[in-house]
Amino acid sequence: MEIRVYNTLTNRKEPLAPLVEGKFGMYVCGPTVYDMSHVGHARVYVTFDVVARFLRFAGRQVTYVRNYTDVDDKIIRRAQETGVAPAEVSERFIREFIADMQSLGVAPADVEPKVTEHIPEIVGLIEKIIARGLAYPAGGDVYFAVREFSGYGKLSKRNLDDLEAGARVEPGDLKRDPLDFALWKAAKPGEPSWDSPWGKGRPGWHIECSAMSAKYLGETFDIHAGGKDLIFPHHENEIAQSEAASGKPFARYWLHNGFVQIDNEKMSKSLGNFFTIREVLQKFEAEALRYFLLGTHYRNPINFSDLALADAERRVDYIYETLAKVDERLAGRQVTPGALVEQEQVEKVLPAFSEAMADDFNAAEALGGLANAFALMNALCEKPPTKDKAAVVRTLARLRDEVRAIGAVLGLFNQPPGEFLLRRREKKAAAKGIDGARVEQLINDRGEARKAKDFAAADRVRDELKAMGVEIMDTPAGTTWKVP
RNA sequence: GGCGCCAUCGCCAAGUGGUAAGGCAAGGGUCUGCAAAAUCCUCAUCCCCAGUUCGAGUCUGGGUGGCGCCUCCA
Repeated sequence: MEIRVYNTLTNRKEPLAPLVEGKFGMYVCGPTVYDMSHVGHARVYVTFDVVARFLRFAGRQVTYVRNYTDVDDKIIRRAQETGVAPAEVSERFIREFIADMQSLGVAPADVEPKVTEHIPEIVGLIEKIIARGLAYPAGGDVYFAVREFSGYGKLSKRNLDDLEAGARVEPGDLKRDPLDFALWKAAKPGEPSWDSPWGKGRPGWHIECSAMSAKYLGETFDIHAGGKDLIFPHHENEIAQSEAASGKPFARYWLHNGFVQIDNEKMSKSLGNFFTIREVLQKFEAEALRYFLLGTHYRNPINFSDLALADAERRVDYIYETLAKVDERLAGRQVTPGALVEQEQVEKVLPAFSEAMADDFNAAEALGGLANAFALMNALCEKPPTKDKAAVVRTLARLRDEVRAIGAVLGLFNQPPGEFLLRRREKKAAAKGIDGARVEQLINDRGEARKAKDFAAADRVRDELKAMGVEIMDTPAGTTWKVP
């Protein structure tokens, strides 16, 4: 299967061909751990989690590296504000990040390196760049000489003179040129620092990714990804540093996800219009957030709203309700080989999924294509179009297995459906102060009334339940209830 | 000012130049004692103008509107 990706470097979709056949090195810029992660972060890590999963599903080997930037201005500032050590700040938010990722079903990367554990590599890399004449020490800092690097701007499609106009020069800066940026920053009193040939100091913002990606993936590797806002300057600078040091091409495919927006504006710290993952998960199922994020192609902006989340949550409920029904239907049944109901349609489910995903990881299209499969499962459970029970069972089993396999790639629908639904109901019931035992009692009463054909009484009970916020469903197996 | 992105049904949203997926909402049917759930059916010619083409939502040019990066930002 040919996989095509949109490469920011070339501004077009191209076949994804790794350096080494069948093996991918992939680096995603991880969080700077100075605060709780918000929905924008969730999008990045969910997106590229799915990318890694799909590549593996498609038979490729993937080495996935996702770093923690655990030394940085913002961490230091936060530490000073809160009166704790910077390392304490970063450790705490790494823990919080891990918890959020777990909630969202984001699998850990293969390597999750920290900047503070790679200072020697960083220093070594800077020395290499200096030796090649593309960086210079100045008063304990080291700067990258942007104008000495001929490819600068190739990722963000900028030219140096345009950049010059907007370049920031701070008082006390020792840059030779306003475009230059720091590879190493001399330590100020009270800041975390490490020994280096230029005195005590710490790494600049971009160098860590150059150093750590080279260490774990090599000087040239396949995929480098992150949010669109990292294209400039972060990724542009990484390219400059890495290629200056090695003389070789850096990452070959650059993937960038679009922003999460609120009211059509970028969700960001500086605008203050963000929701942390934690906040969202208090209101909605984690899987609903994940479903929502995957429902729009990763490169497009996605507008965050309660309405959209509620939609996604309803859809996730529907899917688990369907799967639960199927599980119930298949319980204790033997699956025999033979023809399927709607064979053609059923056989298309998996290929359609793969095709959608192989086209620049179009999870939104993939999800759309699944609608059919769920509708068919429901139909087969309730009103099968055939009397051939063995074929129905066979088809249901097949669809369920494929949906599960697809779910494993998307990181969705993999909880035991029964447990998921029960947990959902308990949560919602608790929120509304509904007493489960009381509900069961009323359902029993209503059952009696129905048995006695006293439908007026039965309907009164249902109205009572409805007033409590409980919806009941009569099924062949008995009456069930839920909190809508 | 420079660079880039986006504009598809009431809402969300996919769409390799070949005749508009899917979800929600809405309307109608089936099922049901009545419901709910489920299922089936119905429901758009793609911001505007011009062009290229046998053929354009999809390419080109020009508008209009929105967003982003150029400073920390996923």
